[in-house]
Amino acid sequence: MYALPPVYDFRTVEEEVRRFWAERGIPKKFLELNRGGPIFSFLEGPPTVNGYMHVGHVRGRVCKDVVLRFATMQGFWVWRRAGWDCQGLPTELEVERILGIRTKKDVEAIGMERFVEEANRLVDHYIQHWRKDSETLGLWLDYDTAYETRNERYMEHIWYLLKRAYENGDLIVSNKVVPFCPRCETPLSSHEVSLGYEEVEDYSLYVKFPIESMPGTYAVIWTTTPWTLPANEAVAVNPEETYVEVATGKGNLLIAEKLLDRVAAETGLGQVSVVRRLSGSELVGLRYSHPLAEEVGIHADHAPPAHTIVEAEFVSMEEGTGLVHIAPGHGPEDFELGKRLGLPAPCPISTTGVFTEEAGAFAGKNHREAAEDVIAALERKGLLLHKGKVVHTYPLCWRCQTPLVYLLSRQWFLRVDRIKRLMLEENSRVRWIPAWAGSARFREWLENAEDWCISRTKVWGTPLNVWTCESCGARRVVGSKAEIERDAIEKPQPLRMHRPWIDMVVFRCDRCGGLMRREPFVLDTWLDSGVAHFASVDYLSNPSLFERLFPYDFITEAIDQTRGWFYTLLFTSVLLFGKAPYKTVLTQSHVLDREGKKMSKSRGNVIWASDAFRELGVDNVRLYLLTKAQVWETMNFDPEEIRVVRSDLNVLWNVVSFAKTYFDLDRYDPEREGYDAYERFAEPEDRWIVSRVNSLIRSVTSSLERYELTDAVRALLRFATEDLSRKYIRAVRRRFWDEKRTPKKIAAYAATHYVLTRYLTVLSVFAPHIAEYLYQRIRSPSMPESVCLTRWPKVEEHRIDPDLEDAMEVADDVISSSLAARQKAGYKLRWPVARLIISPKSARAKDAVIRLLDYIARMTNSLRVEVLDVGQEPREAVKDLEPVLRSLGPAAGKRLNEVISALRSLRPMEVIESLESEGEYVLRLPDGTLFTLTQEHVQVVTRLPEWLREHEGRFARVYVDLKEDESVKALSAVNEVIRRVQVLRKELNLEVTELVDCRVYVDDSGWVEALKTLSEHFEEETRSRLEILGAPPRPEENDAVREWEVGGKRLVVGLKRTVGRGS
RNA sequence: GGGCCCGUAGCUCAGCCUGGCGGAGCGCCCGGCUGAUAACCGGGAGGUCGUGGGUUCGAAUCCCACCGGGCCCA
Repeated sequence: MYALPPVYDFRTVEEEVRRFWAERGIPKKFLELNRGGPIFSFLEGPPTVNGYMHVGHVRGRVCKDVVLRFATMQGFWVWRRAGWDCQGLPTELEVERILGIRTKKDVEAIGMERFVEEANRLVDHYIQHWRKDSETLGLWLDYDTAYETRNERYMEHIWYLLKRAYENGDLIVSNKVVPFCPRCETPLSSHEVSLGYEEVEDYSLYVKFPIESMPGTYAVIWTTTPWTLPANEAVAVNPEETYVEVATGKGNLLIAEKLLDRVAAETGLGQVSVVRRLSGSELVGLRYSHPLAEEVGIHADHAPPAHTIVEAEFVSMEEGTGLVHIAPGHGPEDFELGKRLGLPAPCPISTTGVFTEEAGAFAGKNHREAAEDVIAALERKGLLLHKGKVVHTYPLCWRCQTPLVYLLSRQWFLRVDRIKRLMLEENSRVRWIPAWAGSARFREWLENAEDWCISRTKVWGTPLNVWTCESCGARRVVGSKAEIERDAIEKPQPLRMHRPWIDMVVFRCDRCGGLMRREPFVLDTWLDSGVAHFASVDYLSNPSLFERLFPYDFITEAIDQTRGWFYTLLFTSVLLFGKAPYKTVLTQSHVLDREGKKMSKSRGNVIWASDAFRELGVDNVRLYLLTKAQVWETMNFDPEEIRVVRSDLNVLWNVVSFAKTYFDLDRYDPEREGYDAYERFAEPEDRWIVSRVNSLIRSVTSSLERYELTDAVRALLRFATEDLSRKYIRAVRRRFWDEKRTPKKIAAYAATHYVLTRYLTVLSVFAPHIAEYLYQRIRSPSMPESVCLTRWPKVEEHRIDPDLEDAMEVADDVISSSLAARQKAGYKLRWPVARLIISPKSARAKDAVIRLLDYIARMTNSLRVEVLDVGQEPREAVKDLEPVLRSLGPAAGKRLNEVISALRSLRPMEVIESLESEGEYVLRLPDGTLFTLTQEHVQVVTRLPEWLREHEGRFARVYVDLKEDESVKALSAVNEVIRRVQVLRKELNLEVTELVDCRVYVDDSGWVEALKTLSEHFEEETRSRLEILGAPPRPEENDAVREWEVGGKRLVVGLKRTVGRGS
């Protein structure tokens, strides 16, 4: 038979449960549940498989698991195909590390074939780890049919999408300023750029731009990148700010007022005098002569708005002069501004960082070296106001430390303007949790969305499916691999869709007969995962499956996917189907380390999932991640705090262990002795816990339906510790101990079994391992073989009794108060009190107390319970008066002491009654004078006799009567002996049911009498035959003998096993 | 600079939507229990509800401004 180990050890539990699941094939059966029933469709956000799973990932995967288990148990056929995001920069970088590649040329040398092969191998490796960790976690997705973004069939869906987009005019080629490493000759993604910021020293240049209409006046700009000046096309000001024209020895200068002092100090202008103040908008439109007009010929052709002052709200007063040099070919912001204003956007620097012919006098030189020439030219013309140095952060190539250069280049985009409105509309129909993630955050992102740049200059990715004719520029967007097989005039054998093979495919141009070659880009990986809604189910072959799943009921990822997956899914879905691809989105926030710092490999503070599972326990980690904070709030992961949930689970463990022990002892049969059959024997606490568990199921169900996972788990754990363990088990313990198989005892078993089966079912959604383990211990043959295969429990409304639940709350309050009153008097719980007096504070409280009178008596160890009327005091309470010196003192003056003693000599009730009816009472003092006492001079207090202790609770005031009559004394004495016998039994490791002989010696005749009178009670409690001795029992005649000093009495107890009795 | 989130006991968090006695767990202190025992139970101390203003009979809660932390965007 199963026996429960004494403490909850997650290692053995989880190992055993995993083995059980594997042997019985439970996960497979679970995935098959409800096939053919109503569908709940989930779309897995594919983890990027370029590293291992850490606890941050675990949080998201636990959310997925909880929702999917819940849906399954509710009877849905759940669609939950796993998926893996296989391509992308991080993988490419790791391949480069493995192969020792540093530049683009190295890739060519080693061969792209080799490169891609290595990438595939890496992806295989990580997928294997992710699957293993996910399974250990208990996240049962359909891994066998998992979608992978590197699969050709998957990539064909992207091609299909882009072909459609191209036909509709949504796929366009356009220019964009991107960061380049001139040494590696490659553009860098924003992610790569953020890797490489460093503090560097650069020139700090102040340059004068002569204003044409105001000879002798100059706009002053500040720059640290002189190599961008040849491409200058405008100077921007902030229209809201104030500018000044100041007269200096170097001409009249235009500078922002707020920055004047700083600029004057840095450039050594000395004294300056303000000629006039102008608003930024007044400057707009002024033409200037390009400071390098003579050196850079192209500027001769540039007409306004080129070479004028323009306005831009991004001009800040934080640094520089408040006038910003604009080079549309070298800055993303500049380019956007230029596009809006219609500025030319020359980019006279090549991808190797060398000035081109367009740069005129500077052509042929590296842009950094040519900077000196630029400075020299400005100096010669008197346009350099100041040349200094500055240390600032600037992006370097993370590979080779070369400073980056921003260059205009040709990229492919998906247009957003046509679908933006529909995306916003569709978004408003999506249910976001929490709501602000969608209504505020995501909406804001959508409103500001710009065309999506999807082209990347990389190797390991989905290739862009656009072929361009070398001769006439005609384009062909290919929709499938089959199209290549059919139409290409050159293609490798076998044909593979990845680079480099795809680059070998050539078409003949329909229009001119020329050769069409592929645009050499791969695609942004966000497009890979962003088509999962239809690519993951192979829409192209199986549209009917797609129709059944789409739009998906549920997705969940971290909040950073607002601009990532949440966006790209919506984008492609609206583009293709005009509809949001998901109905409900649960957003999570990030998991940080104990101190609230981001987990990162370089900091060394990452907690890997597999380590956490092994060292902290899967269920513990799951519950911890769910309970500590709402999932959409960031949480700090502190392994120390795990013990809180572990201790909660241990309490549950003890409950089941306790129940299991007695179920086995009595061969309890839940099939025949269920709660239905025994409800009529149930005590109030049984009905209460049954009501409570139904209320719990109702609230957990509702929380889960609202995706408030944290609330659900908190309520669940609270029930186990508060309701089930602290209240219920404590209340029924004595019934469980009953030797006889009474209906009342079986009713308690039935209630416990009823509660546990339901509770464990609900728990299995959150902590499947321990739930399964405990479920197996109390499972009866007609129950499903695994807790994971059970149905979500139905709330049995007729068993919810809100009045009883309320009444129990009152009873608990009374019990606590009585314990507190005992404590004040140092009166132990094992000593019964003669009388418990309850003065309820309300009629409801009174009803409650009366309803649960017997329960209260049992739990407080009271021989009798008296319930008073609302607000009534016990008859032993005596009213008295206390002088209030603060008011009485000033009124009585010197006579104070006499007034007080006069007051004391009176019957308090007489004075109180007079004060109540007359509002005053006249005192006659010894010297014959009178003193008029009013209500504010005295305070009415209640005095209790010594033996009556009170405590005020929320619902009632409670008094315990500590007068020890004979029966109380006797019971107290016997209970003291019983307790010590139990200690001895335990030391002898006796079975709970084993009978013993018990020899007791005590040198107090009162105790001896008590033992004789209560011998039956004693024998029942201790499972023994009592023998009272006139002398201490001798060790040689007993299995154990112990001596105590109890309340001044000498007590010696001996125990002897009874051979052949008990078992 | 803009958007969003957070700020409540030493720590971790409820309460806020819908205004009405400021809460829980952990930790700490004191005590109890001993047939769930590597458990369990009771009591206690501990608060400028980030700050300031407003609305209101009444504000942790609603409104405004500010401060601090975080995420995203620029």
